[in-house]
Amino acid sequence: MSVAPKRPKGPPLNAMRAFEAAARNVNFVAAAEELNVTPGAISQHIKALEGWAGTPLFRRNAQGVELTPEGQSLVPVFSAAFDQMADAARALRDLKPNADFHIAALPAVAQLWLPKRLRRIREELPEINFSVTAMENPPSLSREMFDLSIFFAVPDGSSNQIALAQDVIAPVCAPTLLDRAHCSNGFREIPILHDQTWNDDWFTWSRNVGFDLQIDASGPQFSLYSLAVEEAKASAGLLMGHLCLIEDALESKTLLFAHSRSCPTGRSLVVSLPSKTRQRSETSQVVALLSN
Amino acid sequence: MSVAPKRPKGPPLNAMRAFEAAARNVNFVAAAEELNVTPGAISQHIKALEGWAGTPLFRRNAQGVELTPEGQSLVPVFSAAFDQMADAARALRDLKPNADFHIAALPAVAQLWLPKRLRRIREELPEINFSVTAMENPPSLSREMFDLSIFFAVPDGSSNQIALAQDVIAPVCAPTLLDRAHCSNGFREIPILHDQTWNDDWFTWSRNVGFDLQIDASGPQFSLYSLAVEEAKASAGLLMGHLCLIEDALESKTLLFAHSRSCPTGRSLVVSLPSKTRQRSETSQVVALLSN
DNA sequence: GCACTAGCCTTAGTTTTTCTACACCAAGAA
DNA sequence: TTCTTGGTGTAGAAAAACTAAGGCTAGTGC
Repeated sequence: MSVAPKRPKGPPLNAMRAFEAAARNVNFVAAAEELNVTPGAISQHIKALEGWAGTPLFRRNAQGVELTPEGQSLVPVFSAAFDQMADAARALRDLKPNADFHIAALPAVAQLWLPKRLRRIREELPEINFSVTAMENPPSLSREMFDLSIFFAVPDGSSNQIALAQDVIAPVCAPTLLDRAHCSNGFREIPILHDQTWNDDWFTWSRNVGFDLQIDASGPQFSLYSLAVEEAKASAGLLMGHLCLIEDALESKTLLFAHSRSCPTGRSLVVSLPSKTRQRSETSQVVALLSN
Repeated sequence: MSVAPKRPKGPPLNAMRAFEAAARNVNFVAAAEELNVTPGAISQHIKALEGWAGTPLFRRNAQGVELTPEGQSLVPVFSAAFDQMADAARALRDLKPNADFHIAALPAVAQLWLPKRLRRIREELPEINFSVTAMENPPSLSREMFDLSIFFAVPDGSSNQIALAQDVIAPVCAPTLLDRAHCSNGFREIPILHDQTWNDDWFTWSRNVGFDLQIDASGPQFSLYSLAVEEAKASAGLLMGHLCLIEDALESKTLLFAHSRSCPTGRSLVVSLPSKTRQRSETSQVVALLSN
């Protein structure tokens, strides 16, 4: 009964957004990353929503969460709603005609590959303002406010992806190290530089090339590939080079091939675009200049 | 240029909601009422959104706001998005099978008309928990979490509305006053009770009946019709009675007709339901018992 | 069998945002 | 003129959201 004095409020929008992301990823940490907050924030949002609904939406296990049937049943309608919201947000942003052109890219790509091309693009299209955001995982271009992303991936053949170059890897090092290796007993005592995000590069290469390399996993670790590249240039050790990212260094002979064999990783440097209807007008020009 | 360190954030969801309501009503006060906040809150949300977009969405005039062309262009996509959100919210709420059945009604209806029927309905359907919210304006049943609303309105003929009774008005007063009027010179010196939300009732009636009543606009004013009814029962003056709301008092002769002529206002007491797909399973039973 | 580690989520407390109350302004109505 | 209506600005209060630190569980090494 009870004549309620207050209007019954709908569920909090931010909690709904958190739930949508968590349900899609089936993982609070991933959702947190996507929304740029800590997992705790997601946890609380979900709890608030569960409290509002009076039903648990996730089952919490030690090794992660899983959706309850109730939670599962909400996924389609929630995803549809936030797709629509993203469209609305995009419409709002596109009111400003010369808003920044937002590019998302892997940190390594943003630092090693993009600057040169961007400089040229800026000369061609000085009226466009670019903004580059580095991140580990490709964002959803339908949901987030990016106009273009550049990541390593296996192209899916859709028309919204353009493969720019195969990802080919080969061991490289500074000239001084190469000399030293020739004089002494090869590369045995030269440290191997590891990049955290591409930890299995050495394994991939050695397997592919058939070279039984006893990988020195204890070598220096770098959280950013560009740091590893700088160290390699400074003769700190052997780097597994992603050729498209170190073109300049190879050309200027700041880095040299330490072995004659290279190997493709199977992935490519891929430019992804939002669906046609959501693309900015400048997109095609930018893409043309990027893939020159 | 600029390698942005932070992910570009989308617009704040709550500000988007505020905008949607404001744009639909073209009125910040109405939007504030709808969202149960003060107009200041709406104003700030809109300002934030305009700041985010970099474009004004409303033109502020002294006597109200109007949408700019940019703002206007957003209305369809925003409305669609929040329709979807409302569906998602409803799906969330409906996970709990025995959630309260929410009824929205005019305060007068909630206090004078509903209690009797609700008592009977509760006897018939004891498993349903009812919650009644009084408000001046009918809520959007697709957007807000109500399952049913009861207001005075001109029925639109849609299948989601059921007209329960015509709204018929006639002057009434307590028996003692009627006696006094008969003894002395009629109703001249008996005060007229006014309800703030139905201020023109007296005008409507006198015009319709052709009775040239010099309306004493200086009579006591009541913000709630039920207060005026109580005062009338206590012999405080003449009340313009909405017959369907004072059935009991008329039957028990606590209030009597002060004039033989009654007049329909053209409106009816109307039950509104959400669209079929959004109705709770209990809805039809409740409606049947309400309209018995 | 017992520590140790690595993921992943939750809790407590703090920071940030959002809301309200109220004063104020401008334009039209009485 | 004064009143009314609708919006804005601000300071303080309330509420929401966030982060940092902690806890739980499963798997791993000894």
